[in-house]
Amino acid sequence: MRENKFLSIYDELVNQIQSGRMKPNTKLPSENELVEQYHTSRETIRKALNLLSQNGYIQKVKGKGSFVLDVSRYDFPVSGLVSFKEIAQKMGRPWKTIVNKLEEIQPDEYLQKQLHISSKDTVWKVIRSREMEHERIILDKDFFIKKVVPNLTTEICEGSIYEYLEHEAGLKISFAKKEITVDEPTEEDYCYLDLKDYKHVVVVKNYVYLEDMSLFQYTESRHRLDKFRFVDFARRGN
Amino acid sequence: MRENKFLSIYDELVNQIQSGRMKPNTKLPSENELVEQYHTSRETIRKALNLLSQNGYIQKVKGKGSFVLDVSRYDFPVSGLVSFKEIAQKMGRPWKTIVNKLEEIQPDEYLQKQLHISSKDTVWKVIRSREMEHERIILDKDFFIKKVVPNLTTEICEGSIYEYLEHEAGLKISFAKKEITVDEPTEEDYCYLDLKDYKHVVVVKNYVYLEDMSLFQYTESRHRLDKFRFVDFARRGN
DNA sequence: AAGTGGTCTAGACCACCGT
DNA sequence: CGGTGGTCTAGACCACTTG
Repeated sequence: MRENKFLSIYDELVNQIQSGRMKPNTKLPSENELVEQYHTSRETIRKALNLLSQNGYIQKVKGKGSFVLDVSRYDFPVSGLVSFKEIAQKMGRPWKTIVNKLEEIQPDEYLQKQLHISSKDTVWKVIRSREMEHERIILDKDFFIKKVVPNLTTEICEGSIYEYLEHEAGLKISFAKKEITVDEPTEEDYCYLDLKDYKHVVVVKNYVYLEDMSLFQYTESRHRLDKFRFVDFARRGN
Repeated sequence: MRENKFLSIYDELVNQIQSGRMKPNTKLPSENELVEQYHTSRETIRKALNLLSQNGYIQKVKGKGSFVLDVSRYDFPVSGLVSFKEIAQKMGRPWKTIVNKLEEIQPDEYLQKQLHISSKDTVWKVIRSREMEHERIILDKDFFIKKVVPNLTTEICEGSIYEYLEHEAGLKISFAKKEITVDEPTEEDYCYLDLKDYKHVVVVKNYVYLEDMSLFQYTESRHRLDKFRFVDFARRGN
């Protein structure tokens, strides 16, 4: 009983949908019925259902009811904060992370601006290549403020830095802004990516904020354009 | 008093933030204070604040309060369902829409699959170029099921089809899935875009669903890569 | 200890949908 | 008409932050 009530109801319903016990295009029990089933109040049920709706599991229709959506059609991660590790695992392909660089630097002007820091702050610079099917497809450049993340090792970088930060270091990520553009390759790109003849790379810039609203990480993910794919959901209301 | 109470409170707070009356990094009145100011209940205030949080205007911190975020840094539309018209207006640049084609077609196999229809259904095919600063930068290919959208004219297509569909035709869009990739240009791209020497285009595929969960529109937006930019928010919790 | 946001309750009225 | 989800209320308890 540690979990919030509305969250555990949400989890149970997600489970029923993903396992196939609730089939797509069928109607869920009405909110009042769920109130009885779970011995709770209607607002709590509504909180759980709104979460399901936001995450693409159900569709609520006024006057009719809530309906199970066909989850199997949305083959890709939905939420925005997705790490490379999660993506690679969902795609079920073998992949490898190569740590090219892990060093402490003094931020140049561009970085000072991106991270909102002064030139006196030290910054971790991590450069990693992501390899799939023997091709280095993605170049990840991460910059962390050292004040916030004192320790960083090659081992951590080979896994998922996000996982380490959230679970080990106990930092709470609250939101991220993502920006996608297309640029010409830099020297670094030519060096650390198998670029073939492509004259451009897809650049995904990530600004990650902590719960106290401080920006603590700036990431640039540079993708070979033929391998790039990004999927996003947008919903209006419920 | 037509609007929902929580929506009008949301609107007023958005206004205060965007106009600069509420400055970034300052604290909002506490929820209890807002309850008194707006003569309402706390859950209603919370609904408004959650909307503000979801849309990137504020950040709520347990035990401390709600804080105004620096909205000016997020210079681009945040929500996913954004029409070209909105984007162009926010960028404050002159733009033009050219309707290249507006015709009824029988869907080929690819389209039948994308729209989940049979070969017997008629489909509107609309091809529009988007021009900014005398360059055709974006090629929009829209496909609508004619059963759902019986009437479509060149005039409508020159404006915003979304606006027409939602306000005039009364269709309720519930959610959309977006997919971004990079492809080689097609003949159509060469014909309707000022492509310069670029050997690729950024392709944004949009699947738009109605409230009854039926897919009714498939759109392909093909962008010249040097002019492409996509911004997205992702938030955990709150 | 006081103030904050997060959760939860039990009840109410409304707009919408089907019959 | 009865059932559905959408909104709103007034009150309660909790976990967290700050003085």
